[in-house]
Amino acid sequence: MSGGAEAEFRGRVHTAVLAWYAVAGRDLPWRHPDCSPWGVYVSEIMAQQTPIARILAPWQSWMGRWPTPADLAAASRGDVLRAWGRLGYPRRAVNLHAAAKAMVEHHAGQVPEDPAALRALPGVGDYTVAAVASFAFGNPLPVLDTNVRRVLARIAIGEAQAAPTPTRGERDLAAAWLPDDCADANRWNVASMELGALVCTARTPQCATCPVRDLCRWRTAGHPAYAGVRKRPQGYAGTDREVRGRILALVRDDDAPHPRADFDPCADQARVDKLLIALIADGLLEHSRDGYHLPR
DNA sequence: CATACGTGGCG
DNA sequence: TCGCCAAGTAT
Repeated sequence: MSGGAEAEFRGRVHTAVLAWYAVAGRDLPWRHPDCSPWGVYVSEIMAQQTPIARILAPWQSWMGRWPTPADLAAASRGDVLRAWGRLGYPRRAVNLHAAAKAMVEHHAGQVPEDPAALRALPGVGDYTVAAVASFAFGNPLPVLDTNVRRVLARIAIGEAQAAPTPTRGERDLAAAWLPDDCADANRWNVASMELGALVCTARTPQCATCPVRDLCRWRTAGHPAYAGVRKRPQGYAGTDREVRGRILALVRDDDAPHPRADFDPCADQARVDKLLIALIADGLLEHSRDGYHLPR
């Protein structure tokens, strides 16, 4: 009863966004009806913290080389890391490899459909569970990525952006905003993400062409500036992350073991020593008598 | 709960 | 130039 008006509002937004997506949604390969759950899974791991444009080519070659979990499971970690290339956060590649092995070992070589089984795979958090469940299996769990969080913050709450990290309130909101119809709910998941990626963007939102420009509470409130806590910028220059990246770039370039001296230009000696140890512990590097190299 | 974790592009 | 941002996860 009290939610009647709100349900009406949601319905109008759903209708507009779903219609927009039908004509404006991108033709991404993992959205094709014949794409396997494994293809969806790989796309979701690659897309974590990474612009979609950057993963298109790597996804294609990855799926050509390792079309099933068993194919990837049979590869060496070094080959997997080399194929990951410069996508960033290479532990995602290590986790993807380990997840493929787990699928072979425990799930008959398939991407598991059960959300709890998905969540148990390395590198799979709340977002990826919902994304794979919804996009690969048609099980409409509420997908709450950075796009949906921003879209809901603006349209439903009237704020310019979401909190630094997902809150309980946002999870409840996302669940409440899922359409009742199963097929619509799955479409809403991808369509609201797409709206955030193409129109309701963080930097310069395209409100003039937005399908819900007359409904959005942020816009109708006059685009008020964000008043909440901002997330601290990450920084990169001079961090361990940068030095790790330089070290990995060296060992990724060729198969030959690298003597310790090769890493001298990366940072001061103590720091390089510390990071080499950390990289080995992370499974991203190996050390043999001949030198340092990607895991074999 | 705050922080570490790669990389590149855009305003 | 440089800060911000990009389909997050693990600790």
